[in-house]
Amino acid sequence: MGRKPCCDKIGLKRGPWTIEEDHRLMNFILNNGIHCWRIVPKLAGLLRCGKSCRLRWINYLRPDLKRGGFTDAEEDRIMELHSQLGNRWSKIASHFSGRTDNEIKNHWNTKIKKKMKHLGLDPATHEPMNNIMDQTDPNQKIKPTIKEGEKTKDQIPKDGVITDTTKTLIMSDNDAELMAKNCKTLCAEEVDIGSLFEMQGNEISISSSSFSSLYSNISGSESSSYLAEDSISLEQWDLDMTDPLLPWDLFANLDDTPFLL
DNA sequence: AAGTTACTCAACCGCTATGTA
DNA sequence: TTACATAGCGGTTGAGTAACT
Repeated sequence: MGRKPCCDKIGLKRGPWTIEEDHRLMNFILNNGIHCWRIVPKLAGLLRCGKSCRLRWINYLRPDLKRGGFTDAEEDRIMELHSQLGNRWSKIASHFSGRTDNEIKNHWNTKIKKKMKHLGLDPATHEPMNNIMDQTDPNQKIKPTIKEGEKTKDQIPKDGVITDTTKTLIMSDNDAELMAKNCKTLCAEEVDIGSLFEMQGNEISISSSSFSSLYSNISGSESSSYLAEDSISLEQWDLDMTDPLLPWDLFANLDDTPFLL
């Protein structure tokens, strides 16, 4: 009756993910899609449980993640949605493209809560507070925020291989957007992720022809709007690529994978 | 320079909802 | 209908790091 247990935890690795594990998981998912998280680590050659893989993918590896700091507009939207939905982070996250529930939850707990208290609002009720103790707390320290734009491109290694250091560096909003599109190409062939990027000054580009063919491979439809250009700038990605999340049905044509259940 | 404190966020835990045999 | 597996969600923790003393 029922199903097999999800996973026994004996011998499974825990803690921070290594770059190699990230590559293994990302390559596997982008090549095969996901039909059952339980067997993903087994087939991807990872000593992790499916739950851990799922979390890593959703919160970190998923190619459509936006990354970077939240804008004021995003913070305002979070506050608005929180006042309506409460701590239903996944519901709130569904209103944002490229943001995870975990990311929004963390941001809420570390930044927005304080911001609201400074404004004299109770984060729980969104009502004005009578006892605004935090507003005048002399011990409160506000950590300066480093903006994404202040990170320099020359910190990205010439060989293009994503290391632990560069992983965060390329994750400004625009860069992450580009990475999202780049990573889709992994569906067609197993390649080193870093080799996908072509750095030109402060612009990253990818061959549109390779993108188009690979995109159509994934989605089953032509992305003709990309065919006219030799390269696509970050700005073009922003304008042209409006699909918020990479839907799993993009992998529908890969359904004949050996682990289809 | 070294120790301490504060902060961030990735990852885990435990629970619930949903699906399946 | 029941029992159980699985996916997903929200709360919490703790390692790493930056800022401060």
